[in-house]
Parts: sequence; structure tokens; C-alpha cells
Amino acid sequence: MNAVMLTTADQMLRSVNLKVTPQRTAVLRLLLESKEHPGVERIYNLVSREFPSISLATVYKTVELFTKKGLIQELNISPRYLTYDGNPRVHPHIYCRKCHRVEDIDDFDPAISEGWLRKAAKTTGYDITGVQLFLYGTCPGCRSKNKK
Amino acid sequence: MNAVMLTTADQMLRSVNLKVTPQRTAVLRLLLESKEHPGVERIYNLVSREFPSISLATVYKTVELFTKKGLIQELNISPRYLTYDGNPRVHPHIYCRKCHRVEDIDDFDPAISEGWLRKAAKTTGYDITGVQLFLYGTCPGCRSKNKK
DNA sequence: ATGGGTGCAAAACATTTGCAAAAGT
DNA sequence: ACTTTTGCAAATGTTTTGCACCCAT
Repeated sequence: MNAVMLTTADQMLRSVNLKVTPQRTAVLRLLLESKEHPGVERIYNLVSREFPSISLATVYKTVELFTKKGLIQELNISPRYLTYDGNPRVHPHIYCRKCHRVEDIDDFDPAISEGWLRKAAKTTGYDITGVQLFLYGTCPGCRSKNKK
Repeated sequence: MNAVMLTTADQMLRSVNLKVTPQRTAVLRLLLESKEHPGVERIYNLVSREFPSISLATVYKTVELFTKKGLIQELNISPRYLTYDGNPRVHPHIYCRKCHRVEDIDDFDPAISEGWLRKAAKTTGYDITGVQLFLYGTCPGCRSKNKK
């Protein structure tokens, strides 16, 4: 349905002038297909299943590179470690403080208006290049388990 | 001067049932008076000037405790380390990617509406306990220096 | 062929923890 | 006196780095 699925991971890599390696393809495909927002350790574990020789250092280098190229985005929503989202577009996220799950918030209207952002740019004098809206709380699963 | 200053750091500590120690007083006063949003290392360096025997571990324990008691708030706006804000109320922050400065954004209208938050709670099913709006970019000082 | 990518191990940081001594109530 | 808190040092967890070898182009 949407244009993104017509573009394969390899095509995306070439489009930003990166060499195509099985490691990069595997990491990018994982991030594009997954609904979770994995950290490096998690990416490493998942990719290792089909690609046992991959190293943690490569995963670190790869996600940093992808982020710099704008293929994915880095989330510092968890105070423990960085996580990654295969969708680089600005959108809100929510974090469960109990199970450390990170989820997208699919909102129809933007949470922050263009006008508000413009005003923030004016009052701060910053050149604004990024926005993150993070919500924190307890996910439905953890709420029902820990009903104290 | 203003009403906030009528409450001393020591009174605040007692109000949340914490023992008053010179270390805690110094850390809390620093966070209340400072406009910067220091990390632990920075707090340690500043407090060390008047209180040379304080240790880094104590600063870590202290800011964690203050955060838990709601006296201050922890910010994970920097992807490198945590920083702390003496004002625990929800408000937006902006981060300079060049010099790692963190600043408050003083907005008159709330950036995120109550309605939006309610909708987010409903669509996610989360019990929402915290919100952070982080902007990223380059501060006026760094913009004029690194004009490339 | 050759420049960039990978994997390993070590290093660098940020943060946490255990415990004996010191200090607040 | 009785707890808590502090400071030290060691441990943990995450991320970065250096370098020889390997592999896309």
C-alpha cells in the first residue's frame, strides 16, 4: 500500500550511498519490520539468529550510521539505553517504566502545532532540528499484573 | 525576592521527611538557584568548591532521592548522560547538540493539550505518569561560532 | 585493487553497589 | 542510641575505539 514497502532495505542503503553488506541489510530490515523499538543488545540478539557472526560493535556502528543518514531515528526515551525506530519521521513515543517497552503513539492530529514550534524557535533563538515527545507510564500488561 | 525563595532548601528537605545534611542542602540549593540543568559530574564539581569532601556517589544517590521525592526532575534529554532540573513541574526543554546546553522553554500556553494527553492515554491504554517534550538543535552561541 | 566494513578485545564512560565510618535526629 | 547518610572503591552496564583482516564495489 504505501511507498515504503516497495523500497527494500538494500535499495534504501544504496540511496544514501552506503555499501550493502549482509549485516546492514539484516539490521535495517529488522528495524523496518519490527514494531518494537529495540536497543542495540536486542538488535544484536535478534540478528545473531540468522547471522551468528555479527558483533555488537558492528551493530553500534551500524545504527549510528543509519541514524546519521536519516534512515532510522535514535530514541533516548529510556533513561537506561538508546533504542532505535525504523521510522525516522517525528512522532510521539510512550515508555513503560515497568517492562521498558517503547511504543509509537499513532496520533491523527500532531501533538505539537507548527505554530508552537515556530514560537519556540523564536523565543529560544535556536535552530531547531529535532523534536521528541515522550510519555511515561505503565503499559496495560504491567498494570494488570502488578495490581497492588 | 519571589515566593519560591521563602522556602529554603532545608525546609523543602524536611517537608519530604529527609534528613538535612550539608551535602543535600548544597545540591538542592544549587539546583534551585541554577538556570542550567547540570549533570551529576557538573553538580559534583560545583558543590565541591564549597564542600570539597563530597563524593560523586553521594551526588548520584542524592539526585535520585530528590527525584523520587518529587523535589526535582530528571531529564534524559541528552543522549550522553542524565541532567537535573530544580523545577519538577512539566515543561519543555531544548538541547544544543553542539555545546550540550539544556534550557527551559518558557511557554505561555501548554505545548501539549490536556485533550491530546487524554486521547493518548485512551489509545495506548497506559497509565500515564510523565511527559517530556524535548527539542534539539543549535543554540544562538554555537550558531554564530560554527557558521559553516 | 582498494577503500570501507567487520569482529575482536580493550578502553572509556556513566552509573550503581557494598560496606565501614561518620553524622543527623 | 539508633538510623541514615556518606565516601571510598569495586562492580556493572552501555557505548566507543584501535586495529588487523575481510569483503563490496
